[in-house]
Amino acid sequence: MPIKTRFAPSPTGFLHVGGLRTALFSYLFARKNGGEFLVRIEDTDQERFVEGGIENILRSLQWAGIQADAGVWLGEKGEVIQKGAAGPYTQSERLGVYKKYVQELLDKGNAYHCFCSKERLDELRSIQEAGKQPTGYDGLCRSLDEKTKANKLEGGESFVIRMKTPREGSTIFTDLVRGKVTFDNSLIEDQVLIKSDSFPTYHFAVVVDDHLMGITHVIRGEEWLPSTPKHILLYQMFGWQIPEFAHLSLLVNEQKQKLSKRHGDVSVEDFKEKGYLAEALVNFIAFLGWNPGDEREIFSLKELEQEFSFDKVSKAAAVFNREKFDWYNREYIRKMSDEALAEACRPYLENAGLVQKAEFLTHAVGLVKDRLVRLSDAPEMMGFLFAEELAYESELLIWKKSTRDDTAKILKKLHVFLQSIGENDWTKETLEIKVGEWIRENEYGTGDVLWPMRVALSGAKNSPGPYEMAGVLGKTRTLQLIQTGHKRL
RNA sequence: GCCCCCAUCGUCUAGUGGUUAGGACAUAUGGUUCUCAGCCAUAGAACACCGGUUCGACUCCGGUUGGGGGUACCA
Repeated sequence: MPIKTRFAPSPTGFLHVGGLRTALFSYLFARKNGGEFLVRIEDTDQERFVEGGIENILRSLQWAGIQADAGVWLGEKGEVIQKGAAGPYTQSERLGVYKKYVQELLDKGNAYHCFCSKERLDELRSIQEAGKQPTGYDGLCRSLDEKTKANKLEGGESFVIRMKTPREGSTIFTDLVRGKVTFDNSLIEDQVLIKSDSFPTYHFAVVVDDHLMGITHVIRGEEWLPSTPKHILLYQMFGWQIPEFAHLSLLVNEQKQKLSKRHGDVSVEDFKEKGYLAEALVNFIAFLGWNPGDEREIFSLKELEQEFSFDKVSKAAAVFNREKFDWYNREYIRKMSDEALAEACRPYLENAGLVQKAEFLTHAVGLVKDRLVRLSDAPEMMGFLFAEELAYESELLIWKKSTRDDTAKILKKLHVFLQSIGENDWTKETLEIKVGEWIRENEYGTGDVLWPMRVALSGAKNSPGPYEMAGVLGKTRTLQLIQTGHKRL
């Protein structure tokens, strides 16, 4: 049987980096094994539905390069479309399917109507907790006689449908990342299958859909581990083949707490906006719980597709470490061509009101490429290259070992000397040679010349080298800035 | 409370009975001296604890502690 995996998010907000990792591992496992990967939307909770949530999730997946073979995805114009033989792939469009299958369970005696009120359930729980007993539904409505049931139904009483779980024995399965896991059946409660609004619960819909869609490997977050026995019981009631399960450890923050929206910066979209590259995010996130077994750390999505395997997936929760992520981002930024990086930075620069021609932008980006961590740092890092006038204190021009008078003199002489250099020689390399010679001939201190030159050109104490900046800035602009610097003294 | 999962440097991890416990990020120091970054070099930094099995445990077993998840008509 060909391998088939899926990613099944709920449209209750934005795609979380943890969710992206789950999607990625599902996708990688399918690709590695020549299988199929599909995306299904689990929107069975009408109350938690967020407008635009589906689009956002799909956009994030697309940005990360995770392509589905079937299911729900984004069309050319960003509209939500569905493709595949086992559709629809949105659970709210499959209500008839769940109705049919829950009837089968009802007929077989594996499920029953329950009329218990919220109040009774709450009370039951507090009694159980107070008595240090395991919590869970006590099965009161299991034994309802047909007549009472018919009366209640006729009277329009609100009800749910629950599965009838066995009271003895245990449910055991072998998880692909965790190994053998055992649950005592007596602790598995009679889970609600169909809610009173006639929508299925996650537990029911996921089993029906995974079976109908031919999912062979259920890959999901660790939070689902405790409910897996319920799902297995359901497969058994239907007489369906039980899929393989792989429960991925959670992603936690630096305080070892579950990553959450409250702590900020967890949605994929946030990271994208902050100027992180998709390749860097994918690479970083893949290594949170997976590694190739050797010392390589840079992997493209394609390479991951070739090497991914569950026996290299670790069981422990992983901290989403920003420093390491920054390092990955820097690595990927440096691998980009100046042209591509310039285009990637352009939106951030334009947003800051810094608009420039492509050619100049490419040169400018080349200047700061090695120091750029995020694309969003571009405006601050290169702003001085585009500014009309540089705002800095005149004291900044004076090197720590120099004086105001000497600096003024040197700047003036430098201006004169630079004028003598032809436009054709105005490159970083030639400037370095010529100015270097000039410094030695006149017996100036290197810092006495280069420091004020740097400040005059950048207006800042931290910046790229003066020769590089002069090369990018061009002769006219460079002379102008040095003159301005001189005047300030 | 009850159930389940997890446990190697600060962080991500390698390691599957015998290793000087390896790498990367981060940190510190030095070098590259006009600054910062970068780059190069060097350093410090870990097997949670207690029992057991064994000639020998980071590795296997049990317990303790700690952390996480679940315990909904949410997913």
